[in-house]
Order: sequence, then C-alpha cells, then structure tokens
Amino acid sequence: MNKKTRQQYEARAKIAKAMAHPSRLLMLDLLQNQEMCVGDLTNEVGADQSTVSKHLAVLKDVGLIDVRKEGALSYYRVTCGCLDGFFMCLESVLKTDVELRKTTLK
Amino acid sequence: MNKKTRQQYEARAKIAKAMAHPSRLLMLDLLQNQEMCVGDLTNEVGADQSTVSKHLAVLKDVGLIDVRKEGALSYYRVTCGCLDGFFMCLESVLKTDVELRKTTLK
DNA sequence: TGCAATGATGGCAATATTGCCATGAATAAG
DNA sequence: CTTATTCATGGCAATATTGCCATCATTGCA
Repeated sequence: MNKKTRQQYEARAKIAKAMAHPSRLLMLDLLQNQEMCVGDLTNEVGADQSTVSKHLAVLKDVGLIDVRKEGALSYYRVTCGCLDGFFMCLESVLKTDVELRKTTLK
Repeated sequence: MNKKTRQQYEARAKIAKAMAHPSRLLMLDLLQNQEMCVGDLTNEVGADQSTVSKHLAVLKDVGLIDVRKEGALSYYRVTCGCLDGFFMCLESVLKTDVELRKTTLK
C-alpha cells in the first residue's frame, strides 16, 4: 500500500466522517432542499447553538456546504448534488440488513 | 424533531460511521471486487491482524459485509451493490473542493 | 451610543474510537 | 496427540469526538 493511495483513502474517510453523525445527516438533508440560517437549523436539530455551529464548521471544512452571509445571518447550503446517491446507499444498507435479520434471525 | 426521525438518522449515521475510516474504505473497495480472507486483507491494509479483524467486525455489524467460513479461513465480501454511488459521492466532493480551492484560494 | 440578536470560538469534561499486545477458539497438518 | 495456522476477542493506553457553557465579534435597531 503506497503512500499516495493511503492519502486518497484518508481524504475520502475525512468526508465520510464529516457525514457520520445523526445531527449532521439531518442538517445535510435540510440544507439540500433549502438554504437555512444557524438559528433555524438549531431549532430543527434541537441542540445548543454552539454545537450546531461546530457541526456546520465540520461540514464546511470538507466542502460539503457553503455559507452566504446576509447581515447578521449566515445562510448555509449544500454545495454538491451527489448526496442523494449517498443517502440512498445508507437506506439500501439499512433495508437489506432489516430483511436479513427478519429472515435469518441472526 | 420527533423520536422516530432521530432514530432513523442515528441508524443512518451508524452505517456512515462504519465506513468513515481509511482502512475500512480500502477494505470495502477490495471486497467489492473479490472475496478475501482476513490474512490477505491484513497484508493489503498493513495493520495488525487483530486490528483488521476488528474493522471487519465493525463493517459486518452494520450489514455492509458478510462472512463465509471455509475451514480455518474466513472469506469476507460486500453485501450491498450500492457502494459505487457512495464512493462516487466522496470523489465528487473531493473533486469539487479541489476546484474551489484552486479558484478561490481559500 | 447603548442594547439585542446572531453565530463563531475557546475551554473542558464525558464519551467513543483506534490500534496493538496477549490470548483464546477452531481447524488443519504431521 | 501435538503443533501450526487462522482469526476473533479482552484489555488497555493514546487519541479523537461530542456537547455544553461562557464569551467574543459583528450586525441591526432604537
């Protein structure tokens, strides 16, 4: 395993890791349909404002979302159009696993 | 945010979290093309055998991979056919982000 | 200018993840 | 039966993540 390959997987893992949190998945879902400011997101997520702000920073750091500042408000939005494929994969795994557990009772 | 919705996002996040590690992403990549046993995977990943075994347990726990035991060997393979969409999304985010950094020098 | 609203950041404790070593369980070979 | 091979698991220390509180910077408004 050469160094370049490992770095590629680390870069991918960093993005996956940014998505791997229930609140952040919810936020991505919301921001895919509409631009939202931190206050609105805070209400939806139901956590402290500072917590939401840090989640947003994580998503922004890997380039999944972007900000547009309008006065005192910060409007966030999803930058890439590929999230549906991502979410569908998660759903597919969930569904498959439920089926398996139904039939084999593992 | 009701309880059922939160649980759905937690279930999705659990799967995303299972994928969110460079070694596990590599292993998923490898296991998508071919069945492999723990020893071979250990060589590819370049970590301790016990470490690889635990990574495999994480992936198996969320239903991303499955095992077939043949004597003393354990052959692992990917169970779902949706991983390409997942990986393509990661690549897309990476690529977009690189472009942005090129043009805006943020 | 003074004050409220918005959101970003430092700090910190609780929790989770990671990776190795040592060891255990199961199978294969001699 | 003895020994080697394969891989799973307990334990544990190092590290990373998470979430809240307190606080700061910026903007809008009176």
